[in-house]
Amino acid sequence: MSHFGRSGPPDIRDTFSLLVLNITFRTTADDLFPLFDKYGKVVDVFIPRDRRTGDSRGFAFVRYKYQDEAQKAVEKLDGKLVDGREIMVQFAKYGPNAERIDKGRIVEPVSRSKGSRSRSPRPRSRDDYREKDYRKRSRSRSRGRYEKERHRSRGRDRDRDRDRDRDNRHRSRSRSRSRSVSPDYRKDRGRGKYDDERRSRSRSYGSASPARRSPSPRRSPSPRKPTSRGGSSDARNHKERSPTPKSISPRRCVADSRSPSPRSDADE
DNA sequence: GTTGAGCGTT
Repeated sequence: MSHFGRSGPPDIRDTFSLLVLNITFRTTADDLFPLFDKYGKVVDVFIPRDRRTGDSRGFAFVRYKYQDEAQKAVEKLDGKLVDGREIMVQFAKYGPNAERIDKGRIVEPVSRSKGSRSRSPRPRSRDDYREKDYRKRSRSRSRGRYEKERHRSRGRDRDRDRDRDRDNRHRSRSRSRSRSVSPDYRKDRGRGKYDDERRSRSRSYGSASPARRSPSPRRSPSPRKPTSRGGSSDARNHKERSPTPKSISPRRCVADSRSPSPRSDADE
């Protein structure tokens, strides 16, 4: 019943964008409009939706006509229980075109036809869409801690960072895919997140160890050649390889807890 | 039918 988001951005000349986070996936613009319109003149309410499923992404953008009203709405509606969930209302930090905006107001309006001094048309047409698409799909998997770093470089040289991310996007996607299959082990382990950061950092240093293809080489040292020891069962071989410290000296482990056990070395 | 940190479209 509402024309919000149906015809794109209506008129953003001096509007103040508000970012509404933590909303339910069922909340629509129509539900937010009367709520925000009570505190000011809402010119537009937009909720980004997934293009595949069409579901809401969990946040919305409410554009006010005046800043004071927007501020009022932020103070009043921030933390408001909407549809059984506390919403978070705050001024948008980025404009529709990823431009810097001040207090929700777009500082740099969309002026691509006139006013652009020497702004050559950036060769971004499909790459931008692909990038956004990739972001959206990984949104639902509650994974993307490293994306915070992306914000750091926001405004400086996105093009350069984009290329860098693009290169890492390949394995990142496949990795996220694997995670999507079993997101539980992430919580169970708790280190999966750290592992990712550590890996990314290592990669940032210049791919010092790209040869490491196995995720856990120490877990399976060499089970490929069970006959290496004379055709014996690998079980005995494993026993010799990893002699349990308790079997050899159980009290020593307790007495000398500071001493690094062979298992601790592998675990850490 | 699920999810839950974040920043946007014809």
